[in-house]
Amino acid sequence: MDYDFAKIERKWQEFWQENKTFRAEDFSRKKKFYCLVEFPYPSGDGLHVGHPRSYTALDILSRKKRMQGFNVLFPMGFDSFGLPTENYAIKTGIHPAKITKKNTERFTSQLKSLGFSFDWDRVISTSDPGYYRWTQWIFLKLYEKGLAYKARIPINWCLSCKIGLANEEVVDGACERCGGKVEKREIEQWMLKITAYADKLLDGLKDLDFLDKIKAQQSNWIGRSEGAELDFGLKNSKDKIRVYTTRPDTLFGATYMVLAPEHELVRRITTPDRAAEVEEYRRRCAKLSDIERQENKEKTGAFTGAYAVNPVNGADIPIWIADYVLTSYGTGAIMAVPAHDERDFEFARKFKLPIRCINRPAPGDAAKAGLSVEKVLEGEVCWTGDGELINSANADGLDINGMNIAAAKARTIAWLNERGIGEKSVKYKLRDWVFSRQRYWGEPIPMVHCHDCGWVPLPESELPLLLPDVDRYEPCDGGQSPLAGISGWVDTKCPKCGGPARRETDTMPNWAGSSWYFLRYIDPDNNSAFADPEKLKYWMPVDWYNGGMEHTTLHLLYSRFWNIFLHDCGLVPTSEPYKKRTSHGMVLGEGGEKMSKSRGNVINPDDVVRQHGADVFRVYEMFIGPFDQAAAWDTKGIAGVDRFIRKVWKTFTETKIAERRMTRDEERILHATVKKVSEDIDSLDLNTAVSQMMICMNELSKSADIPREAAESFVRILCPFAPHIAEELWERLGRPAPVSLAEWPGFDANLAKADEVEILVQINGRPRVRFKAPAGTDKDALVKMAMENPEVLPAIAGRTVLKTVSVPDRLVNIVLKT
RNA sequence: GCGCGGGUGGCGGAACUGGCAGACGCGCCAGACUUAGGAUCUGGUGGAGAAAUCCAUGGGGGUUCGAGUCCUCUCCCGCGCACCA
Repeated sequence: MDYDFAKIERKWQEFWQENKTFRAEDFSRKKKFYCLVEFPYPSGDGLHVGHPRSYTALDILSRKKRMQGFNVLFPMGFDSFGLPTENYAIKTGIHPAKITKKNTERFTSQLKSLGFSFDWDRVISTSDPGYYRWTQWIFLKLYEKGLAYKARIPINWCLSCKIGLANEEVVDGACERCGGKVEKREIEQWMLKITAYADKLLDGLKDLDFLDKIKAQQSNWIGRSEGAELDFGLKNSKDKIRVYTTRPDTLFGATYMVLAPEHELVRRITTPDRAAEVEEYRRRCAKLSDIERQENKEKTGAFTGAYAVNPVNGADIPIWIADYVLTSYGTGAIMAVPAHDERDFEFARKFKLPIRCINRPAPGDAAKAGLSVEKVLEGEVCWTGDGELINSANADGLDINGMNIAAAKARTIAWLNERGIGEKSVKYKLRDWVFSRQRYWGEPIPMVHCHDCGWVPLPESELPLLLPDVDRYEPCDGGQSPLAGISGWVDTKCPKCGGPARRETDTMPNWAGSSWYFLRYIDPDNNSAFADPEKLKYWMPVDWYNGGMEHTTLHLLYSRFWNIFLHDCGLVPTSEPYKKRTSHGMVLGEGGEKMSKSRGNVINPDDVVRQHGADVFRVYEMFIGPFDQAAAWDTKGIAGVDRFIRKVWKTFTETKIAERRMTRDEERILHATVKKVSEDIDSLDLNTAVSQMMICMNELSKSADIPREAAESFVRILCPFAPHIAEELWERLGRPAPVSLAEWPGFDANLAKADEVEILVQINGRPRVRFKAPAGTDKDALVKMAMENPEVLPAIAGRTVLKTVSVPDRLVNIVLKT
């Protein structure tokens, strides 16, 4: 009988929908399992073949958990605010909401055609007022707790998108989205104080089951460093300059100081004779874009003519300005220790500044780095490793000579503390989150500016603050959002005093909606809270979250921030939202290049489904390679999976299902397969799970009939991968539908093992002979069998056996004296 | 430069705590059946050799009875961060 996949797939998709097979039940007695995939942005291009890779993998996991008796929440939604839709609206004049609706419908039907076991009753869309009402509500909470503020700050301004970008959205000095030029502009922006959560975001990582590289990326991004802040007095002045250093132990080696060119004290301290050059240098730096500043790593700088006094030894040290010191980090000023810092060393060499070694490496350590201790002592090379402090004592009670870095640090900080010159200080690379976008298609920020009262939050009762209808979506030239042009919307009354006021016209970035969506799935229709606390308590945290590596620094950090914040407010039950996080590899075009319209190598999932069916598509995407690694699409490779699925169909529809017991061989292969597939799903090693099912199928298809037990087990483990064909075969086996909720087969590890194994005999590590032995034969017995083997006897005759090594079920190695 | 991953047949990739390298699939070769189809079935397929054997997991050293797997040095590729004091 022909395998009419189109008909079968439609039939079962309708069945699942009508019977709500995959509905997640709130407060079920079963153990819960919350399985989450990143929801897509409903772009006009439709589903990419990359989406189903992640969705299929976690669908398989969800389906297996369900069959194992878990109450599974596996939801889907749409991250529907965003720039591409808005740009399309600008081009065509069609309202973004209409475009979004159309795209969402297309995505929905594509997703349904792939047979994912989503609970379709929980679909959410971030641009839906019923949803963004709560995004706005959370913003008001953040404002209430002092974590949202407006500030005039230099931001990254994309000239082509006419939009402010978060630091995270600037890649290589260019706009992440359009690749356009980015420049600095000072604009009033709403900011979220994510830096207040830097430590919690860092500490929270410890106990999470995230891939190591994900943890590493998050913690690098937060960039915590411990050091000290301290004051350097100015020579001939009462002014002080505060520096930040991670190496207070090197204070005796500080031979000059550097301020960022933009540092506020520069003008004040520069001596008249140096003013022209300093001004010139400052001007040059201001002109450079971030990219240019990054490209040119050769050190530049200018001397201000002023001197600071090193607090530990009273030495006068010259003050320079240089663009290798950044205003945005630390205090914008550093003490330079050229002997023990690569950058300072390079700068000192170029400008002939003194290099004073105060840390002697152990000879071994120096040799390992290819350096000699003498050169370090003479200041001819830079030493950043640990060693023994030298030349580091003063008459004022500080003596760190002979100490290592850690001890010297602690002692120096204590000394600074005693004198009120400085103290321990912790810094982060993480910056506050720029939360304003000068755009239309985003959540309006629910704030009103009153002439008398300043910024006033909208009362909760006025949420959602709806986006008004407009005809044009272009940002205004002054950098203002299109909303600024609608006076009927902008002009309002102050919620506090009733006086005339203006609404905020910026909208939120598209990271806003995705920062809490996992909470809304739990209670998507709630009108009185973002989610019911009891339901949150039942479902949270997310047990397994999979998404792209590209979201590791942004989305993952932002959403953890919001969840930790909501937890601090007592609104969600767990501090961390995601227990486990994995990432999938990208699906590349044929030949390993990225899929793109311009390369013409885009594979449309609809075509694959039409040609091969959803089941083949799903299994192929799992078989393509290790889940976490990039994989290139291979049209020929689908043929192998297509053959496998057809073989399954043929075997089960044409071979007699026998009411007999399994043979020992059948029993062994079946238990081995159930074991391997069960374990592989739990670790998402889905390529090897598929391969095992192929092996099993090849075996089963050899016999004249298939015992019922084998057939039923096989169909059940196939179900998560190829659910449509599994349902159909299950029905044909006379079992009640759906197999999707049938019990997952168990296995007996002992039955999965062969009864008889082949033992390899090695002589001096060289393979010699093989013999059969019952599985589990003990070491000594194996050695005895090997030594008595007729082919081994002559090889060892008359020679001294030094040692025998015996590994049960594997091999015996006889080591002879040579 | 720093931090994570990786280098295994013609290709995608297997290989549990060290134990017969190359599972499974693609491709290729031969045969069967058909012969219009990316059809199906059977057998073969790392390299060299007639064979016994020998050589093979980026390269060099090492540990071990035994190394793709552990240690060490080194080369290449991908990703992330990058003048963060």
